[in-house]
Amino acid sequence: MELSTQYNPREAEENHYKRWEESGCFKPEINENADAETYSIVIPPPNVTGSLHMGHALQHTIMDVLIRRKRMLGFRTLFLPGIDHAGISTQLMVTRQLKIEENKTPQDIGREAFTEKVWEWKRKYGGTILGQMRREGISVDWSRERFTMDENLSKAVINVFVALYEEGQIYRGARIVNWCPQDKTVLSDLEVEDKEKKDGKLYYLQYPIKNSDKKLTVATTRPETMLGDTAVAVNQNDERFKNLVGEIIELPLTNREISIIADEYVEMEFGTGAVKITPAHDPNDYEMGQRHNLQQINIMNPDGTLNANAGEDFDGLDRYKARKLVVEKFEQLGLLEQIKDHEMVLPICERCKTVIETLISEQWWVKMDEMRDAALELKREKGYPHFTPHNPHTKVYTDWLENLRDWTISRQLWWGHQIPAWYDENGKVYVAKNKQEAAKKAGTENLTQDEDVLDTWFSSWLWSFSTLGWNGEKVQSSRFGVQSQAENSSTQDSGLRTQDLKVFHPTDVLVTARDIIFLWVSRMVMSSLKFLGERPFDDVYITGTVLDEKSVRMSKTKGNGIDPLVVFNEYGVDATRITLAGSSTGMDFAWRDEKVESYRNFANKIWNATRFCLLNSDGAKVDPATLENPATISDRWIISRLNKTANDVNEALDKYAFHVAVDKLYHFFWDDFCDWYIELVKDEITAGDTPATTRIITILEQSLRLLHPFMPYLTEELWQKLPNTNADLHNPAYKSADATIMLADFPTGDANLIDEKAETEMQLIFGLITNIRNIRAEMQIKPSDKISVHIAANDKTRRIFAANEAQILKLARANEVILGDKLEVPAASAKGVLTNGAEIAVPLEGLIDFAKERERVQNQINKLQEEGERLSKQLANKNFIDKAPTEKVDAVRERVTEIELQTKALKDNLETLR
RNA sequence: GGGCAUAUAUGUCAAUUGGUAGACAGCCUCCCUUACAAGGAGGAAGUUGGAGGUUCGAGUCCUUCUAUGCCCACCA
Repeated sequence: MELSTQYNPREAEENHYKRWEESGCFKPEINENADAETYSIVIPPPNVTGSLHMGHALQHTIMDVLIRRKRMLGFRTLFLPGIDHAGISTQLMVTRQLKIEENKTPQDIGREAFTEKVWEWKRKYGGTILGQMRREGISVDWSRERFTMDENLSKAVINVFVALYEEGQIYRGARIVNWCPQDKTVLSDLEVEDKEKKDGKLYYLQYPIKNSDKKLTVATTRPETMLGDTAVAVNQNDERFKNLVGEIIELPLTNREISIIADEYVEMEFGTGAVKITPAHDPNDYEMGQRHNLQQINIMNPDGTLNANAGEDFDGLDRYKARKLVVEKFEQLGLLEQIKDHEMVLPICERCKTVIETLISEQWWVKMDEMRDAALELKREKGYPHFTPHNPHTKVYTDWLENLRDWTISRQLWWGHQIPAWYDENGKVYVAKNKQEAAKKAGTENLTQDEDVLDTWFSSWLWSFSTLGWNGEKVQSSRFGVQSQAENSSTQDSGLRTQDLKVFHPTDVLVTARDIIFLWVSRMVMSSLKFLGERPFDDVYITGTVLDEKSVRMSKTKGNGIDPLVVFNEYGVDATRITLAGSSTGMDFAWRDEKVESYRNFANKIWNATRFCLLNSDGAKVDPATLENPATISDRWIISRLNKTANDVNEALDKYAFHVAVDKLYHFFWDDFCDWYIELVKDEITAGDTPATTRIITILEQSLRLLHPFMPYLTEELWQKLPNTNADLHNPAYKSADATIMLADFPTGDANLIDEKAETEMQLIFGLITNIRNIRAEMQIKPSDKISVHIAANDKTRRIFAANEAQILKLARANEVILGDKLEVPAASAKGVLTNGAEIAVPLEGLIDFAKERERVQNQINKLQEEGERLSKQLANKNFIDKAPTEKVDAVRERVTEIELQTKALKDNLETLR
């Protein structure tokens, strides 16, 4: 079979995904073993608005590596894909599109027409990201794909809402909230970001005191809110203002009088030490208002303009225009004391980046106390979920839970799950699964449904089980420790889906980025405990963030994002995947093209190693049995290395140490297999020695299996080309499936095939060859010039070298190896010494530059002596001998002996070079 | 204002429970040797951010300083 000399990723990528999918390899049902252990991951659903970014590629790769290995190990695996309706983002996108295309607002076309437009949008763009996921090669079960607004998932949302309401966990109430004037909706604390404003101003306004010509100056960053002031506060310990407490202020620009109150919240050092209090538009002022029973005056419309409460001059005016006008009027009145520069932090909407208003608004809330306690208890008592990396995520998670407050779940949007609450003519609320039931409760059909929808996360937090068929029809809320509802749920739903819940929940691991630990991870834990009485996942793997080349966070606004699709096209999906996995230590890491380039080269190396094996494969076939009976020391060595690598890879993946797994595979394949093993057995292979070719192809095939979770396309492409790769190589769970490396048994490393003796002996041979190559390079001996190699060594070493003479001759480019117990060579020889004291010499007959050779030998002596001195010093230290473990002391002694032997030999050599 | 993390070769990053620092890329020398020049062989390069401490032994543990980054928080 002829392969091109270069690997073409595109070809392999096009060849396999469809076949894998169509043959059912991605589905758990492919597993024929009824008793197989399960392993499941639900994908964090990307936003329907999004397109794939490097963070997705990283997370998806990690998940797919985990899933593919477990599948090959014979687990019944489920990797479930889906997308999120992403309420605010999506509504924002469609609103923008509507503006551009038809110059209309959502209100212009109405709720029904608008949501239909969003569905259209979803159908059109939702597919894009799914296509991108296919390109990544992730082995998700597309037959179980979910969308947060699917019928069954929506049922779950409604039923959960109703259940929590009936339990008194959900309530409606007016409180101070974050309000986005652009999106005209309330936002939870987690949907608000900070933005630094360096050119902020602090305005000093003078408030006249009644029956006095005195004025009290307050400092504010938001002068316009003074129109809603209902008090001025000072600190009770502030000598400057002590006697003003209780005085009345005539609030300028209004006809209102407000009083001066005392509150310890006021910091004397800041501003003037007197604070204007606007309970309806500032969270702190709100709290103070509660304490002092202050009036709340709402001066703001939902769109950020001021309302009639602000007074005639300001009614309908934009908040920034109002600010300007307030300042102007204060100036006219001679009450503007000064304006200072003031760096500050503004709260902005996470989605549209508009500056948030705080105002009082009636919203739906979920009490979090009980659910929070259950989540904390689960962590404390059972250790779930287990975070990797443990630091800092464990503490961040528990700290956040401990300070959790009630969750605002209503949103003034149209895109999402509409709140299942109806109002009668008197405004009395009825919460029910549908209008019919609400009508039953209300005793009237004359009901209007709440206009609002639920926070996107109110559906996402059910994701681990709503995707597996749970719809809450028979919701039975419970606390941690109570028997799982899943156990007896077979009657509530039909078919596979409920089965899925039983079989696959709790899932095994959640892989995600750290920015949604609060928004999503913690809430999933709480909802799963609440409604299933069990955890949603055992482990949480938090990936690092992919930064750009300059170690700066990628962002749309900065435009420094690296598009994974571009990288796929340039370097191939497999190279990208293994680069990401190899960089995944849990820390943030900078993207480097050089890195993916080197893994692109690695892919090419694998391709060419296979190409070499296939060029000489006549009559050979993949046959794992040949690994049981290695013939030569080099065979025993490579098989030992293979098994060690397999063992290390499994161990690393069990610990989510992806970079370790990649590193082991890379060096095993490139260094051990290609650079040494292929070279050692090359003659036999090219001579068509069938046992040798069978052996090398089998080792290659095992290597491809180990690499497969990281590089699925390349390994499948090559595996299919190997002779005799068939379903017999599959894990026993997949006996009747079509032959694919996806289902091959994943090597775990056989301890019986790990051969330390062979490894030590091969190290000796490699040391010899390297030493000779070093002499050749430094003495500038042409590659075409053959040399003779003299070796003085003990019996054992001589036997090893004698047994591998052919390989030594070839790899050292020598025409003879002369073994003895003493060197007998002319003075004009280049010399070296191996770690065990064996001496080598290469006669150079007049070619030698004595000065240069002396320098070379002296350098070696220097290095050894440096190390020797350090170690001798250690041995001279009585404390070291007494306190260090004996193995350690022995190891140092051994090394010192080695060094002495080597140094002595080198010094003797030096003598002969005079 | 609190909390956390990071600082290692020119660059990007590794280094299990403390045992004397590695990889990749780059750089230097040689080689188009019949798998691969996206390759092969050899080589140079680090007082592990600074200063103390614990220990026989510290990149690793403790204290402190410096720099950077992230998260949380209601400072007008």
